[in-house]
Amino acid sequence: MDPSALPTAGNCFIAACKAREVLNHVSNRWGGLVLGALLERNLRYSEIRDRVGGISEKMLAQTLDVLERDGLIARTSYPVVPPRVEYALTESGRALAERFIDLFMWIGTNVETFASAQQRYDSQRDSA
Amino acid sequence: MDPSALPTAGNCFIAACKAREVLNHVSNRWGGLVLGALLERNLRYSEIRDRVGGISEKMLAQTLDVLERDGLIARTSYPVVPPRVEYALTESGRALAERFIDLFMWIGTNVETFASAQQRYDSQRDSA
DNA sequence: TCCCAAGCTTACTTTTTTGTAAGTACTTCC
DNA sequence: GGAAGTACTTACAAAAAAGTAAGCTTGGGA
Repeated sequence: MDPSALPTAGNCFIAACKAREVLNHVSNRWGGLVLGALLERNLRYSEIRDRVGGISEKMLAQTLDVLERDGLIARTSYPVVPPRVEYALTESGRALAERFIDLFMWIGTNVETFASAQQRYDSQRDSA
Repeated sequence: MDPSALPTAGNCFIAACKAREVLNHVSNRWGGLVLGALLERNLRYSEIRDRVGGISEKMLAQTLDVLERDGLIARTSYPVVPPRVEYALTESGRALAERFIDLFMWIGTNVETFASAQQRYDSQRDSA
């Protein structure tokens, strides 16, 4: 329960460690969403692109590369034309995807709280 | 369990919605770490800065502003000199901080998996 | 008077991320 | 031959994020 109890390489609060590196691969604009999209089932590149709103082909390809390198997803290419590639979560990837979906659900369920908090903050700032 | 079952504003997979906005405030380089740092107890600015390795004063101040605006943290300023300011998680903030610490712990505990996956990926790429 | 403390802010620079658009490969079909 | 399909890649540009360093505030103490 306390990240600082982990060895140096595993402590996300320390900048120069592998855990921080991996954290930054998933806890960013696209990483978590791509992982989350794959939780339901294996998907093709275009299917991921369509599910993750706003992601460009460039960012999707880049994100998939990074996630594959970390061992979070597995890429299967079929020898057919047109090209057919499938992406699947690995065990590690599934564990992280579950956590991200839980995070998305929590944020999504409480979105009104955020909206009203922002309004309160903005109006208080305006009057100061 | 399925984010697409949420109303539009609450579905993180849709780009133009409040949930995505809030997600991007926490699931980024510094947001989750700052939230996670505050889970143990209320902290002053300098204490957060010291716990979150690698964060600059500029990025810490900026991140705290964003998190406060979203209603995830509360700032208490004391009328003393030198200035004394404390930051605390709100209820929402705590719910998110718990999820981030869980994520950090998972990543930290399995850091060897990532390291070896990366080696495998890199050596396979070199031989291709 | 000067220095110190903590919590920022500000101006400018650098780095990173993201966007845009075109291109590639290769088979199949018209 | 051209068009279509899919999964990227590439080159360049723009935007965003982050870094760096100096500065400000104000009371208290030497």
